[in-house]
Amino acid sequence: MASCRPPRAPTTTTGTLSFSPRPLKPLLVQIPLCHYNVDSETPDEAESGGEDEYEGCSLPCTKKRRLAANQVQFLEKSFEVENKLEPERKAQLAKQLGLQPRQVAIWFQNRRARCKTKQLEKDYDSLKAKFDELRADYDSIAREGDSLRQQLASLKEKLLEREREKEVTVSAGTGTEKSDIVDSDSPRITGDFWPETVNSASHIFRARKLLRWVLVG
DNA sequence: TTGTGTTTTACGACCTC
DNA sequence: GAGGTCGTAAAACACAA
Repeated sequence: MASCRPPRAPTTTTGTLSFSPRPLKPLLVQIPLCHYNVDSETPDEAESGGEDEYEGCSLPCTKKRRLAANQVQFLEKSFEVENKLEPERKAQLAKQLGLQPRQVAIWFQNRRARCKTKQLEKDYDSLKAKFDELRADYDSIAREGDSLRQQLASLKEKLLEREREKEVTVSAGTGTEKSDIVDSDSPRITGDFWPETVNSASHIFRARKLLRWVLVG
């Protein structure tokens, strides 16, 4: 099939012109890991044709080779058992799979990273769901607060009207003081009874009490 | 076929124990 | 110092146009 192409651009494996944001240490000319596989008959090679793919390649080959499905499956099972890799286990896996121990280590590193990303996505979804739920509750309470505020304003108006009427009647008759007229059980309406910015449960409770008092008498 | 987005492999830099 | 994470390059792959 394809012969080994030269690298598209200076890469981290070949050198100092890397686009890495951090300055790189002087690099050695490294033999990429794909060459480690060439001499060993891994399942990967058995499926893809092995060395044939690299015929005619005289440059250090930077071509990456995906692990075979059965290799990945084996590594996945091993990862499920334990996602960290002790040296003995690394060596054993490498031997069983016909890979370099470093390839196994890198596979585990990348697998942990993928696992972490997945977990973060899950956590995000769950937090977002909770947030949406709380916001819906908040909106509902805010709406109820608005409605109660409106009711309160109109009741306040009615109450004051009623008091004015009584005051007129009483002062025309017995001359009783205004303060004697108000029921001692009546909720006290003060200036900050229902501040515009507050939607607390206690205010809702007080509004309901006032409502009851006005309706029941 | 080709352009484009995603996944996988591999590495360097840095951190922690 | 060994082995971890993090960020990234680049190959491999998937897929629509």
